Amino acid sequence: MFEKIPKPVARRLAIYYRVLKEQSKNGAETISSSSLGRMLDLKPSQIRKDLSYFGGFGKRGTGYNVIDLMKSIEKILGIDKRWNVLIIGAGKIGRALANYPGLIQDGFTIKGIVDVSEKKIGKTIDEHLTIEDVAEMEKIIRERKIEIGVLCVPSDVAQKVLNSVIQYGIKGIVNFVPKRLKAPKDVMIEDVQISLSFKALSFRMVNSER
Amino acid sequence: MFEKIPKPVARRLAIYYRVLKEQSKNGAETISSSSLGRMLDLKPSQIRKDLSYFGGFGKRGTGYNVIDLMKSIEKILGIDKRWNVLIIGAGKIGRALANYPGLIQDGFTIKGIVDVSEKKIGKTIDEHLTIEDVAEMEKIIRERKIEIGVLCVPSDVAQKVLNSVIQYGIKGIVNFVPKRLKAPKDVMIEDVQISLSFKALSFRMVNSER
DNA sequence: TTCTAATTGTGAAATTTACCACAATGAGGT
DNA sequence: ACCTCATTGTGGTAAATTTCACAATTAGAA
Repeated sequence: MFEKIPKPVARRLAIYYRVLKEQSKNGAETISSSSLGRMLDLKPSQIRKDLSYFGGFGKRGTGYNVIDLMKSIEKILGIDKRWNVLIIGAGKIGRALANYPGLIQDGFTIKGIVDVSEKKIGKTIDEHLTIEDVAEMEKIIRERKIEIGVLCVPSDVAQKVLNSVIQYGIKGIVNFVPKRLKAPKDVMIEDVQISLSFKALSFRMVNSER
Repeated sequence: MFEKIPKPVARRLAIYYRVLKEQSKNGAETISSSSLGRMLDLKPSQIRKDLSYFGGFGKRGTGYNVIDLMKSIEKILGIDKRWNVLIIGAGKIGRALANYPGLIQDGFTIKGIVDVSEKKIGKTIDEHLTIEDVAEMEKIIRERKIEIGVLCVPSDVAQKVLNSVIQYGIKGIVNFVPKRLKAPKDVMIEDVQISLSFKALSFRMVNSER
């Protein structure tokens, strides 16, 4: 359907989406690639090229209609529908994500959170989600039609847990475990490794003369 | 000192570091670029090139000494010393980071956490850190020699808070706020935007045939 | 000592990504 | 209807990054 999309493009589209949402709240009707570029420290030409992979959304002389472009990016990113998400592991990160507004507002519905710990099972997070038993995971995934799993378990069991959820039919993983996991290629894994950002920062601070 | 380093290299070094640490715990003495590559799904040549920017750490025919390479990467990344960190904002993310083992183990000492909310100030997180008043922030930063700030405040105040902490002398920021922040170029900002990863995953799931 | 097998370090090629420059287009004014 | 100004969409080029390919080196065996 489309020509090949450079990998960094999807991530930037999500950034554009954020700004467009904000701008539409502020009542802006149109936005130009140069004003977007100024807000995001990106070259206008990059923004135009990114968008042009998916079609011509702009109008010459005027720029882009904020609402229309927002809707178009929603479609491209696949967040025009809602995704059912299960959080696996109710440690600090798992619990923090359990009702993270940024996710809920943008197309992701947290349908549950599971853990192994007897102590945690049954506890309620923010009067809204109750931690369930990992043993119920297959049932939860199948009945609630979970499509995305958020992996927040200890490193040493991560691959095992991943293998299970794949068997139960999950097709996408956001992986917070600091480990490279193996999965069939029809299962998409997106790694989030917070501690890498700290180390990258440290590197830049130490080597800032470069 | 060094030739120009491609931007993705620092992040990969942090990944290599993680594996080396694990391998050294398992008692491995040496490791080759190809075995590292297999573990991380990277081409061995990439690993060798990445390392070669900083010197020749390996021995032909044998590979790399695990401990030595680990120590070398620690130096390169600047985590051979400890960094003093202040968490700004005691919302979900801030509290989750407050004693995140991944950070504490790898060179970052959380020296405090501050918030504006009367309700939160004074509360203790994991019997270990007490949430302090943002009003005390200047004093905290100067007295505890804070070098890195972790920004976990609401979007609308982020730039203002950032401006303050920069005045108080902070030189590095890990920014969890979904917004591009402006700072003088001697202040390093590393963005962590969890919701982008979810959207990138959604994109890949929707466009997986590509 | 000499041979063999393993593995690095690195210039050069290939690939990927970003950027530029400009023709094409649309809106608004005269 | 025509001119002017702003801005897009895009082919081509430049820059950045990855990958290849191979000489150089080391360890160990014969």
